[in-house]
Amino acid sequence: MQKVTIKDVAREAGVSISTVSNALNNVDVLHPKTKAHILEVAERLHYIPNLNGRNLKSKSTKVLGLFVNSMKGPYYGTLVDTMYLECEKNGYELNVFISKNRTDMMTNILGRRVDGAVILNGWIGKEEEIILRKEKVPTVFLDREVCAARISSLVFDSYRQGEEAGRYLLSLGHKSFGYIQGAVNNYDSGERFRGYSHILQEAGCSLTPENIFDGFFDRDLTYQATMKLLQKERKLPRAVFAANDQSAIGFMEALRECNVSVPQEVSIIGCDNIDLSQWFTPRLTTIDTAYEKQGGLAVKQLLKMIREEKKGSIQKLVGKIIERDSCQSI
Amino acid sequence: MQKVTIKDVAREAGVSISTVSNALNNVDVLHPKTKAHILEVAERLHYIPNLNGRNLKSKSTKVLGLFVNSMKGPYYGTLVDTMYLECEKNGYELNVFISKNRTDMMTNILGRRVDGAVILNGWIGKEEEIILRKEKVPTVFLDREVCAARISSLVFDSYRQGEEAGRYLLSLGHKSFGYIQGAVNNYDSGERFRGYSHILQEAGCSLTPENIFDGFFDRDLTYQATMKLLQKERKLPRAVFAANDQSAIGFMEALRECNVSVPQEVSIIGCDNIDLSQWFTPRLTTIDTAYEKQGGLAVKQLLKMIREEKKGSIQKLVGKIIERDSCQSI
DNA sequence: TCAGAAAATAAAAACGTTTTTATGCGGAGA
DNA sequence: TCTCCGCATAAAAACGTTTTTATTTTCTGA
Repeated sequence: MQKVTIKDVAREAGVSISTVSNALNNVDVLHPKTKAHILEVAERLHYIPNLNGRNLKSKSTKVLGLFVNSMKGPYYGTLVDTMYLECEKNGYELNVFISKNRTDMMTNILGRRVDGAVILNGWIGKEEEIILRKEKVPTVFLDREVCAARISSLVFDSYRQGEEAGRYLLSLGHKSFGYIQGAVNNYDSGERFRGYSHILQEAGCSLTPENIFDGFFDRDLTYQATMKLLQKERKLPRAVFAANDQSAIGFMEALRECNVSVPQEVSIIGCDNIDLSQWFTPRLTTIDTAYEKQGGLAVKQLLKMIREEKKGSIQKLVGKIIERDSCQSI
Repeated sequence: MQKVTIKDVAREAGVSISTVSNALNNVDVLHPKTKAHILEVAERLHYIPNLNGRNLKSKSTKVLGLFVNSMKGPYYGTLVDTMYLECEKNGYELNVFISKNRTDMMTNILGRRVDGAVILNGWIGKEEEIILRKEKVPTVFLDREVCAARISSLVFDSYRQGEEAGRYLLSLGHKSFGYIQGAVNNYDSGERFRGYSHILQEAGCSLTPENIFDGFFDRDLTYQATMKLLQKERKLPRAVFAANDQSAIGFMEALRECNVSVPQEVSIIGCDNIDLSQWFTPRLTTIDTAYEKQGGLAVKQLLKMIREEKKGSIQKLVGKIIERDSCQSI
């Protein structure tokens, strides 16, 4: 598996290694003729530089990394695509690294020597955060609020989304409420819950623990959990806020299966405004989180920290309610 | 940005660099006490190896690469996720590289020194294929049929899918046909077309050039193109096969907008069976391509070529028709 | 024609690892 | 007591680049 290296090019072209390197990297110190010749030889030999060698020596890799633990769901494709667009505009590459455990992820973040990292689903805890800070890797978190030197966050204003959902349901005259939460300990799910219950409380309504359901952000899991629930003949709340659209839809599927009609018997509002939400029947009322803006903004913020250095920031994306057919006034 | 290197660990632990390396890589030649001590020091210093350095020296990187030019659409998330699962099972990592042009992509495929490559949307031409072959990088193509040493393909049997679609529409008694093609020169779109028109021809029906529409695999683009078409008051064929579901849905949206009813006036069958297809109204009749199997199979094949070496193969995934509400007999 | 400067190229060091080869040391056998 | 072996560790080479420093060549002007 002997690949052609810069040495081979040098030998073939009859020049030194450093001359080849200069020719390849457009350092304009070479005689144009020499440069052209080298380029021709490199082309002819199908020379492709070993990026490991290159990155080992030079400090900037011109690569931005997205670090996630999964790509499941309709959300990631958009994120990656919008990130890529912004990277391309600025002469950076985008690599996506998937790791299910923290050690692997840290090894990738730090070991790959990317110029900057966007961390989404990272299982990164306090301890890793400290390392990141110490190693000075510019980082944008998409799943938590942190602000430090070279560390920023770009999150949904989930608290506010929760409030909006609550206000909306209240405005329809509802009195009994439920919440379908996302993955345990998930930042967004928690914030949405806090905002939601805060508004309800303010209005003198409450959200009892037995009306908080587990959805794990997943359609199937929500469906199953809801089915189980309905078999117990539990009385459902009249208005439900789901931590994301996937859950809302799984919930509705289960209700339909059990002949509970939406929105007549139960109103449901989701969050994200995914593609499917407008096609499902009934069309899902939801909160548009503007998630298709997130990728581009994250990269912009990262580049800012890379170039102009230093200070991080916390940006929040505000969403807005999209009224469709899954909610009804009482 | 001075990171902690193996040298630092060595100094701190009072041993040589090679000893540290051995400790870290579980080469059982060290005194257990020494090893434990080194591990403790490495942990304490938050040592994380520079993967560029490592990969430069050792020939296997234990990384598989997925190379695409975009992640847009509902398809990629599933692909990545299923690939990842299979990688994990086998102790490999999965990195995703996105590049919009062939040179960049080749640089990544060859320059990153991945142990194997899955190429999906790669703009890889004949010339690059030759380089790949020469450089002996185990490769699985998802978008074309190639078979050579260390090069395999895992494609949808798009020709057969086209045939199936044609047969199905014929069985409903249709006589006039249309096709919405995907991206230009796309392998799958072309094959579907070939199979489709072959069956139609066999039945004595034809597919006239003006009934071949451009959809680019994209919902919006298909929608726009169809709207433009309808404004010209063109007579539409009664039965249409779309190269993918996205296109079929864009097509239906345009028809709805113009009060052409599906399936009464126009029957449409898609391809892929994406999530949305069962929620759109009317529910889309389509071909289930079993695409959620592709990722796992691709990785399996790659590992086979990496381990047992040599011969490639061409595997085809057969699909099956999912009858729903967008087609009607005449 | 030749010194000296400028231009072009070459040599060498460095990046952080792994791997191969070398060294030091304690103990077994004579 | 000395040799030899095996164990534990250290030193050195190598991977393929870029970058810094050194050398050679060419040009200028008196």
